[in-house]
Amino acid sequence: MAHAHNKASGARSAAINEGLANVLFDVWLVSRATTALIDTAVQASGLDADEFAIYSVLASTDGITPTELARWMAAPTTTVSSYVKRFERRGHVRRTSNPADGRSHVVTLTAAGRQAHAAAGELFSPVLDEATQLLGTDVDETHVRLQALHDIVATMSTRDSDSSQG
Amino acid sequence: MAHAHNKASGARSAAINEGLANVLFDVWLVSRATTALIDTAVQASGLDADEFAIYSVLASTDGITPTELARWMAAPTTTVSSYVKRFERRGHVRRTSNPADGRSHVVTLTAAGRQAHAAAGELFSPVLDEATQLLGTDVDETHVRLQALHDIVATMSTRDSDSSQG
DNA sequence: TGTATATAGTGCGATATCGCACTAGTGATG
DNA sequence: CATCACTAGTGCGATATCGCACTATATACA
Repeated sequence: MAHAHNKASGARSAAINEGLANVLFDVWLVSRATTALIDTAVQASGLDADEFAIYSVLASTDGITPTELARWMAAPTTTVSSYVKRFERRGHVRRTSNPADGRSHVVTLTAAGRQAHAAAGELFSPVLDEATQLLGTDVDETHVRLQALHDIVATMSTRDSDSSQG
Repeated sequence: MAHAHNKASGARSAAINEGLANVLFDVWLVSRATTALIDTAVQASGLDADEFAIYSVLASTDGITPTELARWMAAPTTTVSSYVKRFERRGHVRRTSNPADGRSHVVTLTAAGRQAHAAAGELFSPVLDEATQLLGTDVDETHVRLQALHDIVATMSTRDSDSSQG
């Protein structure tokens, strides 16, 4: 991602919203704004928003295969493959062989990787705090709605790609 | 985006969620899953999820400048610039001069562009319907939460980029 | 009205994303 | 234990994204 550009329309022009008022479009808009915000926030750490998210996943798993990661973040395996290669080049990630499957391997954050993640986390924290504070009592509700929506979308995706062949 | 890959983990592995339970991370996950889903859904129309979203914005505005569009979708102007160029190459978009500002111009969907958007819309519709149906009575609440979150994030972004120089 | 500063948009180059085709290893079936 | 369909992962090439530097126009202000 790494755009971290300037300005966003705080006051949404109502006229444009006509015909655009649906949850999936909402997700798109929110996500773009959020990514931009976090890109800017964590920029100094050398990570962008997507990378920070991925490092977070890695940090909370100790050990995940590229395919699992790809499913998790709904990305093509080739994309994950190049992410891992990049992170490895930075010395932030290590591959260890997967005892359970010889074709596969397990990806883990190195100490440097955890440190980079922590640094980005320091920058991310106040942003999350402010957003949380602005949401006020709605935080939990928002979280629940997002989780529910994710489950729905994930289920739909899974069904679509499973058994394409009848 | 245009990934439209395979499979997503329908059942979220609870263990991984530790430390990842925050609204902004939620947004990232939902958005990735949604984009993947819509990429696949509208693929046959020749548009990807992002393009469909942008065409939707264009369709509901008749006439927007690149900068306005960039603010709307929280993208760098260079990115919007290449989007517009691409759409123009496809014959889906037309530029007309902006009477209000000589540096600028107004971007509009052509008839072919509206048609492409409609075609993608046909493919998108059932997906939105199903998601809506699965959300049930929560749709409105979800929509409201997403809008609220968007306003918050947009406000934060705007403040950050306004008056960087004191 | 002349000069300074800010904004709209683009060309270009570096890097990222991801589809296709491929290799290597797995697991089921006879 | 041979065969065969299937899955994990990667190299490569086409295209997309976006920062930097630049041009053209607009606005502020003396």
